[in-house]
Amino acid sequence: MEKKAELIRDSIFFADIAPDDVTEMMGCLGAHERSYNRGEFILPPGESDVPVCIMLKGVAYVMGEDYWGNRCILSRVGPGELFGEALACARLAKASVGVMAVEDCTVLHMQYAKIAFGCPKGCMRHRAVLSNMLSIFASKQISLAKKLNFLSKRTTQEKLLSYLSEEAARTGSDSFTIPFNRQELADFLSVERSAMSAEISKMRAKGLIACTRNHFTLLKPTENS
Amino acid sequence: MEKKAELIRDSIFFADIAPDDVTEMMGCLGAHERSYNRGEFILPPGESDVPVCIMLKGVAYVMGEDYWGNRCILSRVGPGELFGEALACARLAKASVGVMAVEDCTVLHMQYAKIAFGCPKGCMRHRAVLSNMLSIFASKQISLAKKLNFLSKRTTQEKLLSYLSEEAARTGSDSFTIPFNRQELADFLSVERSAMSAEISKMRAKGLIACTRNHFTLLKPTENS
DNA sequence: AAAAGTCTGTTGTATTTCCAACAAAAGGAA
DNA sequence: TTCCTTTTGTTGGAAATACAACAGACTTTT
Repeated sequence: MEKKAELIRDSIFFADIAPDDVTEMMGCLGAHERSYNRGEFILPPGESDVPVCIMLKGVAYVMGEDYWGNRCILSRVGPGELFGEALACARLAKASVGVMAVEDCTVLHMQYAKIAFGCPKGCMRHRAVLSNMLSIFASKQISLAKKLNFLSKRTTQEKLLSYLSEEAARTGSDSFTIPFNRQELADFLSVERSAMSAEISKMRAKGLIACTRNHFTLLKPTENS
Repeated sequence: MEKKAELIRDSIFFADIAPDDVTEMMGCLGAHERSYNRGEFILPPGESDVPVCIMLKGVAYVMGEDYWGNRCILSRVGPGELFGEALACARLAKASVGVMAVEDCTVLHMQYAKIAFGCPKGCMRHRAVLSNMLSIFASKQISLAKKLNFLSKRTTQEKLLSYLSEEAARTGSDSFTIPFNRQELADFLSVERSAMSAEISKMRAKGLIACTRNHFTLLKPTENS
């Protein structure tokens, strides 16, 4: 499959590594492909010795399960994305988190130990992979912290403002287009869609923001209290 | 200062490294101490080339600042803890996050580049540090994901239940003591203390949980719908 | 152009949370 | 013990949110 090889080469995990070297490293990292049917656990909860994975085909959800058996979706994993790193690395006795295929999936497995400790010669490629893994961890941590910041706000309006503010900072402009429609934005901020819509209207009326569909503009409150 | 040396040696960042080796590595990692007065920024927002830091004395807050200048506390850093790794590693153009001393602080600075790419001989100590750093990232990511899971619940009761459930899983028992008093728990879950107290009473009345002060027991709903 | 479907905004009601104020309970110190 | 402080539980009114139902705007398809 040509697409899979491309996905692997282009994944952030193998950034700064020549395509030929990537192929060569597969054995060195204990890499192998596996397929999963829809609904099957790719990483069942509570397992030890979890592999580090790159999704090659399909979509999966990272799911948590609580004491009463209620499940919830923690995040979504799409093609090209790395997952399982944290579980593999932290080696928790019992992680109540699993990864379940929501479509038929193909996954590249790699052994964490071989990533972290492999290649005793300390070759440059291994060092690049480690460095890439650190970057991936860092950016995931930052986006989690940002989302936490939004969700820790009490009111819908505060959640919206902090999200929009962050988006403005990220794009470097007071005027920007967000990658969500209303329903998705509401899900992302863990609020009710219609209530959020109403809140957006209020903010517009107050002169805090301007918006049409997915395009928002932040307004400094100069003309208004 | 003997305490500082101990803190450094015992920090997770230097786990599995002999105390003498730690001392020897200081130069290799570009390490140096700096002191900060209360209220001063240890890591000002929006800087590039951020150092990786270990707090040696004092307490600091990781703070975010939004478009309108509203500040908020993202997390707390105490003695022995690592901070700045994510910022150093991700090299964001403009991170709207800074770290501010809330007491007089002493901080050990280290250069990220020397941690990630240093020591061309690929010595074991460097590899141990990298591995430790991955572990720290992983456990931070997992605890952030868990908190996100709590906060994404809509009602106070659901937030409580998911937190208590997680705590039961972590301790491996249905009966456990939490490390928060009511006010701290409320802050952690981003809800109002008195409302949460009332909610705990309701859950107790419904037979979902039993609790006295900080000690909680989860009850399977066998006797009750 | 008409029809069907999706997305967005509005509104009213029921529920929940927030807030403030107070009461009860649990330590700590004199 | 008594007094004082801290923590926790309770309550009622104000505010915010969830929920459902619907109308208008925009897209896509036929």
